[in-house]
Amino acid sequence: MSFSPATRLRRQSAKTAPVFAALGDSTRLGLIAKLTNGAPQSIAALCDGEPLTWQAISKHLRVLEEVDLVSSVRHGRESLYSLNSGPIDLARAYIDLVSAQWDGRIERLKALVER
Amino acid sequence: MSFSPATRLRRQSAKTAPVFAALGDSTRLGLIAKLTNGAPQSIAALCDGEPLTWQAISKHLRVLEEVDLVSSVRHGRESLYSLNSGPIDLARAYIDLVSAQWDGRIERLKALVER
DNA sequence: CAATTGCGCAATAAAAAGGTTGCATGTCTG
DNA sequence: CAGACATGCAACCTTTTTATTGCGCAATTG
Repeated sequence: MSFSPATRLRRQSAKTAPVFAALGDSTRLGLIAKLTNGAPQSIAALCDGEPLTWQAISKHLRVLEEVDLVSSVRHGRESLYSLNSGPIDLARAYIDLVSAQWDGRIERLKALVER
Repeated sequence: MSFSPATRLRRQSAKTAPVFAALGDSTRLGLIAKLTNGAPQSIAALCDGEPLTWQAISKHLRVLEEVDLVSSVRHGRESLYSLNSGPIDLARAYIDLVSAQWDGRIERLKALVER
């Protein structure tokens, strides 16, 4: 079966909202930015420059991990965090759907008026 | 002057985080989905199907309006809400930057190891 | 092996988010 | 004009979020 874009949007909302919520904090976005630098990084490394305690940073990382935006691996005494692409693709797909709808809104408005 | 992608990401974080935060709620995502349908819609119309009071919906709309994801115009006794593309493009740009970094991470890792 | 480093976990505490109810007001409609 | 409708505004409550401090412990290091 096939669904209209609007319907697909609504069905995706529940899955995607938590990802957006995790992205909705400048500290966490900053952490993600750092994690794009390549190698997995420890909490201590990720704390560098942030005006927060490492515990706070650790909590933020756990928030990101809960929606699978990052993964952590224990390596000796440190936890190494790295970025996952899955949820990012999900968020991008949602935004693309909205944008696509946005781009078509003029035509739909015309169709609505002409009906 | 030109900046590295990672630097641009960090500079954009403060501006983009509030937009993601506004998107980080399934009710609000649902409202956005409805607003992609074309014509501007009243609060009453947007309440249709939602299991919340119109006051709650109104609050959600104000959250979206604060980050300019929607605009409202008074028309007689109703407030008509419509979608804005600006913040959506902003969010998309951020995600695209992260994705681009993600796609280049293998090369950067290699470069890091070879150094 | 003593000291340091890197973290996990728990207890608070303060602030923000999400919803509801109640009341007031301007706008249509019959 | 009376009544229904669509909202705005405010008070209030509950839950979640964000951040801190304090304690404990395994892994490293000199």
